[in-house]
Amino acid sequence: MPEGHTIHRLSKDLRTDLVTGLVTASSPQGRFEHGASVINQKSLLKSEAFGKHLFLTFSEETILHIHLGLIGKFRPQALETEPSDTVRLRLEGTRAWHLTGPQTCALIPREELLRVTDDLGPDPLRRGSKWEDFAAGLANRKTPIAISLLDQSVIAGIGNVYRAEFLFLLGIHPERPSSDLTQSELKDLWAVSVSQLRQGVRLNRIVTVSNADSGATPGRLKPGDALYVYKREGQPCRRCASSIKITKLAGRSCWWCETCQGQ
DNA sequence: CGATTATGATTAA
DNA sequence: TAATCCTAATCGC
Repeated sequence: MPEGHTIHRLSKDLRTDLVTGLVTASSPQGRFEHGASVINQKSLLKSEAFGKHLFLTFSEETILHIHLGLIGKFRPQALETEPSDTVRLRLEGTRAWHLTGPQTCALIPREELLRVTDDLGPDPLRRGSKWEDFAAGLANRKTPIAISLLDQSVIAGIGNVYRAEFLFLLGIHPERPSSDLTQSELKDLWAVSVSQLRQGVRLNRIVTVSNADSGATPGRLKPGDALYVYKREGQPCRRCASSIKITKLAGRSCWWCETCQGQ
């Protein structure tokens, strides 16, 4: 689930549910017992997302830093739902939230938050982010563009689904050297990131296909029809019907169409 | 019921 | 590049 849109959506939803009063915190699993006791019955002052990082501020020196990693989940639950013993952290406001399998769940001071965010590239979902910073991060990089897009110091919040889909949408071959992209392509890549991630937050889901290509009646999108290439190897391209390819880049799979995205 | 896999990232080798 | 961390859904037997 977790690319940047998921975290920004979480940030909003947690704000709605938890900023209203004191937060009740516990660690049913026990691995975050101390941290939970520190924030228990405190007010949440701020909830913010930077790329795939979530920060819940209780005080200058008490900020909950959460990163879901590959398998982490942070899900809303009815107040009466009994947490399983894998729930690292349970937060309770107007609803309960159960955090499982996070890569990071720690209390940090503001100083550490700044260290984390300083290492991130521009986040398409944050105001003030500039496409020029994204372009600057790619200059002189011979690394394949598909690898650069997963580098959080180049652009923050893109994951394996979005990178494959964006390159398809713009007809860019995944292995094009980053610095070979034209200014116009970089601008488009940034623009697509902004619009797609915003839509991802709105839908709480990644949907990149346009109605014209979905083969579905408008508004009635079947679960398997939301993406162009991700995890569709061997299936026909929704635009040209060629067989979708899969390539391993730096250990991660990347799907693409060799007709729509050059050879 | 065990193996596999996953929208991530760091560390070791 | 490989191993590692963390959880849960899915798949094959």
